[in-house]
Amino acid sequence: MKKDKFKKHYNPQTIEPKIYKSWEEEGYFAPKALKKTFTIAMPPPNITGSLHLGHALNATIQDVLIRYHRMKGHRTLWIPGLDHAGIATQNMVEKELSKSGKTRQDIGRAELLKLLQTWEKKYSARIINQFKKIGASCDWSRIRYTLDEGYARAVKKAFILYKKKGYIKRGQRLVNWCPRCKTALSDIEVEHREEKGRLYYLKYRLLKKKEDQKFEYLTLATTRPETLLGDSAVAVNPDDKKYKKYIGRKIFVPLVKRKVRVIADEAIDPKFGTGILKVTPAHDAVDFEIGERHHLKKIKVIDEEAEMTGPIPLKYRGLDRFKAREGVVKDLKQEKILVKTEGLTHKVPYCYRCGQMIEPLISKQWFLSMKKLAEPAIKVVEEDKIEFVPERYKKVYLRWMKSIRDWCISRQIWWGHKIPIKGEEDVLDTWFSSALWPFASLGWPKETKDLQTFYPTSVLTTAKDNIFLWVARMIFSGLFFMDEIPFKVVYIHPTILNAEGRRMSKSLGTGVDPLDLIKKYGADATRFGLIAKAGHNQEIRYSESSIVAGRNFSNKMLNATRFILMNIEKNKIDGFEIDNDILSDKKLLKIEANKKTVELLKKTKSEIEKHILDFRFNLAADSIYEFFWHQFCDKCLEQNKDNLYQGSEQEKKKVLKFLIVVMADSLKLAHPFMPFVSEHLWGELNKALKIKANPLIITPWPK
RNA sequence: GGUCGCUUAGCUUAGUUGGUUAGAGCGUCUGGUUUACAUCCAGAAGGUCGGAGGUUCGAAUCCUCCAGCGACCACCA
Repeated sequence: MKKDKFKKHYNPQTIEPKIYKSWEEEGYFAPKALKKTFTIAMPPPNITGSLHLGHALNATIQDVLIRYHRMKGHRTLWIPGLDHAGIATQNMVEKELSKSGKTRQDIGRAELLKLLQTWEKKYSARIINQFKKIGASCDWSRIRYTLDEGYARAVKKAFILYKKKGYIKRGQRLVNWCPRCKTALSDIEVEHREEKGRLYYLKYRLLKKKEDQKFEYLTLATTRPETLLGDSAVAVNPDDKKYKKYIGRKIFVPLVKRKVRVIADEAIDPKFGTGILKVTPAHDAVDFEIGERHHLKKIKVIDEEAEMTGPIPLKYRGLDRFKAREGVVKDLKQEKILVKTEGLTHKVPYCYRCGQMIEPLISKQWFLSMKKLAEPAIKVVEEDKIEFVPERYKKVYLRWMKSIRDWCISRQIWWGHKIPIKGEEDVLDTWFSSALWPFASLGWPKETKDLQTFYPTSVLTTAKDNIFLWVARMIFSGLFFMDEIPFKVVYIHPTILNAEGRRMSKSLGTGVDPLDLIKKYGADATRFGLIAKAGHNQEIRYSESSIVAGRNFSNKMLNATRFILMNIEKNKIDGFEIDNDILSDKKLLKIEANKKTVELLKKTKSEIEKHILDFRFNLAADSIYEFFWHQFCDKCLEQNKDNLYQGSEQEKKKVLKFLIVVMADSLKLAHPFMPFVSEHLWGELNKALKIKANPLIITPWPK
């Protein structure tokens, strides 16, 4: 053997790209077999940037499933895709734009869309390249984008069908408004952060009754004193004895000198603050509901820019909401209305995309009525027609689905699907289009052959962040439009944290680029290192040593093959068809190590299959690692060396054939996890035996 | 306020229905290798399985309580 041709260290950098190219060119990623289908619609990554380790893990998981089923002879399809990711992408482009001091309003819609399309091209290409580098065997001929032409048809159709059946309604309701993105958001797009705030105790004066001698006051507490400018009632709990006598009385809202009523509502917690609530229906969700119950005026005092507006003293008008608070507090102090303040910890809503504080306000938006749509989506999960893995997420899903509220689906941004109503300028929530993914990616609303063949899909694997935003919505959408579940299993993979146990963050510089790892250790090593940690756990602490172990394992496989190849050269056994009959040869099995190896090989095969089907990839990876390294290499190869060196010609050949067969099966078992090195070594092995064999990717899984 | 998860060797962790000396990788230590691999081999040290009770012939595993960490949900004004 020529040393320069087959070095003792595996070199993924040169081998991996060649192998990927050959797989792709030969069309092995497209579904071929006729037996039972296995389908995964890849969670389409946002085109906001490049893929991170979480994506790499998810891609590996899917690829393991896909490669396993392909080798099992199933008609296997993995549809790749990309998501235009509405607000997220627009924000990235706006951020770029802001470097030249401009806003989207400065350049206008058409110009911003141009920038977005440039962005889209750049990052789509980058993401696709990353998937290829990691070895993803998805069918690129079927790639879909949530903003492509066919997809736009699907979104339009979906909107119209919902509307026709009365599920979509337009209305003035209280929504979560992001003053930076200048759009409404759905409830789950709001992030609540715990913060230290201040509770202001304010003394409101009651209108005097004729018989009264003195003025009477009610003291209430608020964290947002500036909103009192929009107060239209003061509320107490109907059972609160302290305040019962005030119900129905009129009271002055300070600074605006507005006369409002003291009302009684169950929503008031007598134990919070003083047990009295100032009601601002236009700027608070609870207050809005109280307002609806008591037919209160909704007085808008904060506008879409988060500046003060409406029927308020001139001095506040146009002030930013935080500045307005300062002003209001100062004036309240002066008028001796502010009794006291105290600190408190509470949760403040922020935009999940840009981090700006949300301003609840009333706005005309489109809503999808959820109650009825949720019913079948609850049923299919309760009846285990859709299974969550790990099972604990079933409860998480059901709890949310059972308390679901209407979904605000319109957005006042420019990047996305336009609402298909004449004269309507708004776009749809990006998740409205993602919700259609499992069937729209297969061609819906057209009745395509793919749709007939591959829907419902088999497995959806995603991060737990997406359970409500995406998974839940795919389930009710699939049931509504297809009258069929979108997938049978939802696997929620663990979240990758950094070594300190914190979330990896690009902005904090704690992210790891999978491409760097692939460059340094190879795709197989990266895949193995990641997946060896993924089971039913909820998080993974990332450590490079796991990837190093993967690298060493690749190398181990290479060297074991190298050893076998050297002996094939020495003992001419050209044309030996790899045949598992040798595993039951009685004479060979007299050697303890061989007997054990055959036993463990059988056990390993069944364990790996079981673990893959149970989504315990860590255990599957352990199994192949343990068997191959510590049984086959450390025991079996070592103990057969004597026979290979000293045995008779016939004995040598027999032993060698035995080793070849175990090696070949090991490569097959390793292939879903480490596709490149296994494919490469499979090729070398067959070449040395002068056998024309199919590539490993389409070789049947060992029996 | 509620729900869920985690806590096992110096570090990262496996341990799926309770059952022989609790496994592994990294690190450490000792020894080895002229012909597959030092990205290696043989071996060693290192764990009262977060704490306290309980169930059981038997508990890392089941139950109760407690502590620390983390995630999520909720109309904490």
